[in-house]
Amino acid sequence: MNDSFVEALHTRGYRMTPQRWVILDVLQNNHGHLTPVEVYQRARRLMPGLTEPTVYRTLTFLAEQGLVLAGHIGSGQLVYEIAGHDHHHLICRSCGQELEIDHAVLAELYQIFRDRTGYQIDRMHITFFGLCPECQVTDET
Amino acid sequence: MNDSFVEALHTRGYRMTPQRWVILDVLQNNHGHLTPVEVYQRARRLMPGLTEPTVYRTLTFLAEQGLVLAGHIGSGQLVYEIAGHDHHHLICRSCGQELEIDHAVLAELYQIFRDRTGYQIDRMHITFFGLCPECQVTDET
DNA sequence: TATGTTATTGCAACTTTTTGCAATAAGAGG
DNA sequence: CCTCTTATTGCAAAAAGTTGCAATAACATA
Repeated sequence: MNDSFVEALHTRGYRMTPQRWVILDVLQNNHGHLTPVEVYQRARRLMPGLTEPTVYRTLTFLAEQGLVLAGHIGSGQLVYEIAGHDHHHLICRSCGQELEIDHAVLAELYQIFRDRTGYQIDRMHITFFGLCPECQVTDET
Repeated sequence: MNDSFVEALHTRGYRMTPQRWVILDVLQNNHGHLTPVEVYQRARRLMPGLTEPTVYRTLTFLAEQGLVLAGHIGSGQLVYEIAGHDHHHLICRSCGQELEIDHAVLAELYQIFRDRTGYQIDRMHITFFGLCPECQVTDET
């Protein structure tokens, strides 16, 4: 399973390493997204010698290669998850509840961008912030 | 000029302080967005005693209050700008070139979110990452 | 299977950002 | 104008994230 990871790297001249395996493993065995610190803590249990700089660099690298997705959950912190289905997030600013939005919903928007500006949007998934139905009633921020 | 800031805070039970004035002033006298460190450096010239924690807390606070906009420019770093016209950003992943997108383009999308999920999107402006026309030709990342 | 190239890691130091708490001061009310 | 409440700041320490560089190890090639 997942020779595809090795292949994806090799065809671009990069190498597979135990560190990368462990980090990919952590992300695969997790639903939802993890912060770098969370990845570090979990990966470290599987590989005690692992260091923070390696985790940060690996996550950035894997995101560039498209093997993992980087995203924002507010407050400037990046979170990561294994790249699988294309989706985006809708997060309630008040209660924190999250919803996945299938990429198809944004496809049309991306086409508009393309037509108007020539920009081709890709890769990083987007997080939208707002108020969920419940919090719209409760919270009047 | 800008008693509106004072009023916006007072009506919600918050206070205007010299620190907040200075930070708002820095953001107003700048085109485009600034990182917290940039805000700190500039604001400090106007108010030498100002400290980093205050800058970070003030920026977060002002963004929550809607007086400034927080946004991402990739790499997990938050940047800030004074809240004026509603817009979003389109950034080229390759050359870094930026484009403003008027909010009207996203209004329809927001309505779709509203219809499908009940979520009301608001506040934080969105940054989309992609490749600009030139880099689509040059760069094959 | 051994060898050479160079991508990748770990270490150490540094920058950026966050947090708890006591001291301060904004501004409402008398 | 003074007083009181409490929002806000500064300080100190910690946590999170980054960078330069020498040592290591993946893996292509022979």
